[in-house]
Amino acid sequence: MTYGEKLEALGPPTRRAIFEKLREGPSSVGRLAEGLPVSRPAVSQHLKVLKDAGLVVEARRGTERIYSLDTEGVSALRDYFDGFWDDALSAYKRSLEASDA
Amino acid sequence: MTYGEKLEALGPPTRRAIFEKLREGPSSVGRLAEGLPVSRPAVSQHLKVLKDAGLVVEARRGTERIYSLDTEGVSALRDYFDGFWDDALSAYKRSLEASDA
DNA sequence: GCCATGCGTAAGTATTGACTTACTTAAGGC
DNA sequence: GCCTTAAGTAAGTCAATACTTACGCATGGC
Repeated sequence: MTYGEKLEALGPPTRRAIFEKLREGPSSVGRLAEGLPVSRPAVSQHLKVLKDAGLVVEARRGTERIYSLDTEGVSALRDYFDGFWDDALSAYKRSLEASDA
Repeated sequence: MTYGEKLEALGPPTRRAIFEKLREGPSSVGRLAEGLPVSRPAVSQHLKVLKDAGLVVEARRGTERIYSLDTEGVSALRDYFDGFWDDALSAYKRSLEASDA
């Protein structure tokens, strides 16, 4: 559930493709697999990683499992890069001041 | 230079560690390698990936090469997740309205 | 010119992990 | 109770890649 786990989860292209498909809304596993060049079990495995990383959530509806984006996880990543950006800026300012001196 | 390339670059833990070290400010390759459990050439290889992805920039100073965060690249990732979050929210709203009806 | 320093590059290895097929489990319709 | 549908699990394979050591290349001081 750390951002490290989240970033690692979003590395592989196929897993990122699944993640981005969910951007359009919740979906069942089978429907996700239809639009991808990999088997359904592969999609299941990727979804497990995304779920463990806190990027998607699972809901059961009959025999289907509906996956959706975990908005908290996504916003956590946004915040992570937000803070990064500030830090980088201050570091740059410091290094500029240092080279000026 | 796409966000896909950037996310893929930040997947491996060691590469992410390098990236986060640069958060504290610019650094030479050797100094980066000192604080990491891998060899200096390994750090060089990771830096090349990060540079190709548009996440770090390189500057030469004498025989040293100073690497710094590419603020544009980092803010691009932040924007990426920002947009994602909005889309997810609207998708959720749509699906909620659908299940209400 | 020569040596030292700091890095990138090449080549080879070994581990990781993304994928497959086959099987098991769970839920719903008849 | 049985069949169908949907999805997770297990086991095995193969390719990608994160490392290593050895080497080559540029820059700067003497």
